[in-house]
Amino acid sequence: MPQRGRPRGFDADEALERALEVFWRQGYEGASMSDLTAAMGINKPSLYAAFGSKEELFRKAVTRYAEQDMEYARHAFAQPTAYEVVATLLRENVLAVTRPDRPAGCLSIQGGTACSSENAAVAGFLASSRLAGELALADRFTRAVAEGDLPADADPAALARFVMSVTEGQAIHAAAGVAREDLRQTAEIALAGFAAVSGARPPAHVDPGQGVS
Amino acid sequence: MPQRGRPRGFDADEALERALEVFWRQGYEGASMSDLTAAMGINKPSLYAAFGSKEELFRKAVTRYAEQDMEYARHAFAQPTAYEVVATLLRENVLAVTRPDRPAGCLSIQGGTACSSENAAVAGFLASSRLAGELALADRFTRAVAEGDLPADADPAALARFVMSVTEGQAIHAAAGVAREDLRQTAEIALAGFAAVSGARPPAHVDPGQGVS
DNA sequence: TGAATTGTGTACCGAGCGGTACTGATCCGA
DNA sequence: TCGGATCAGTACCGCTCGGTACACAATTCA
Repeated sequence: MPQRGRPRGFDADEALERALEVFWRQGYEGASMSDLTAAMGINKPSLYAAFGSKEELFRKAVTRYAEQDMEYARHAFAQPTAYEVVATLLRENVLAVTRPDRPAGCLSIQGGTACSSENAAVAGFLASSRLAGELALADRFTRAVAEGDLPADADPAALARFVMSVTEGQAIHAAAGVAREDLRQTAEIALAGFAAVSGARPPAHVDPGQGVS
Repeated sequence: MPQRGRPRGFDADEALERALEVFWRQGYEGASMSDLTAAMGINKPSLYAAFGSKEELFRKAVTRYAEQDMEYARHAFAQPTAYEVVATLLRENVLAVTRPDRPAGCLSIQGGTACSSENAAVAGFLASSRLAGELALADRFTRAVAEGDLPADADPAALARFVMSVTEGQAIHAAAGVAREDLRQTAEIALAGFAAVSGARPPAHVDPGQGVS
């Protein structure tokens, strides 16, 4: 389909990226349209024409975030054993929430855990997308049980909830300014705890992680 | 000091309690003055006379919250061993973030992890008060090391960071609607993991907790 | 070249924001 | 009973919010 009419004077993808960062830093309600248009380098009518509304822009930003900034989760799920899934998830999460070129923390939490009643849908949207990730992890653990990689009496949902709770706590810590090295320690503690409680076995040929406790 | 002038027509303590719940449910920026005055049952000038400003009201609400809703933390710190400190902290935290008569989650997170730049002080205030709690827990663990209750090579700060990360993750889960029973499972996993990693020993005479994993 | 189409920029909309001036009402002490 | 002090309620302040109307610029197709 050849384009008709005046061509767009900005890169929509790049503008969305700028909006993502504003939402990440300031949350949904804390990010005003002025903040957004200033960061995106466009005027309001262009924003509305390209993205629909503030809420639609936010949802598109979250979708983009899930695709590019949560990629590590898919990478983690693809590991061969439950131990390595969790190790990858926790360690990569530390990197993701403390990337020097990005806002601290995690958009799906910074975006807004609590909202005014008229924006309750936004908080609900974020909460359910987090829980969807947790369900995926539980499914991965179920598979690990079936493969004999986790004991038969392991509770996949409870283990997934534990791991996700840790990552969420880490994200909050990162947003509060806690350093990457400190979060790394926490991740190793959580990983060792996970292994001890779940019965997941680390791969034998791998260095068992720096000494923590 | 005998009162002079017209007496206040409302209970300031009860009004603060109502405000606390609004902030808890909607966050600092999501709670408008209209929301607050409506819930408190007073008019705006009364609110400003009694509490100063929206931000001062919020800080007073957080102080009240720390005193009455985080009381369980002081109770936990008073336990005789590191294991019991963590057990109490994690278990009571589950109850605190899922009390049926209160908003779900934790005010110090729901209040606002991200804010507009003009309200950045609010998010910073919440973050530093959370970290202060973590420091107190680390101090408690340091004492446990000195008492021989934790191994000499245990890292109090890292262990405290782990435990607080779990409680924060639990609070976020609760705010997302996860049930108390589910969070209880997670707390037991975290506790068992903590014990395994830190070398903290549960009291011998106590039932070692319901079977988890 | 001109009609149709689409994006840009300005200027504006009603509504709600946090915060306050001011008028009365209600208490105390004298 | 009256003066000083404090609180309650209305009505308003300037400002910003999310969102849009409209004139104009830039492009394609006929």
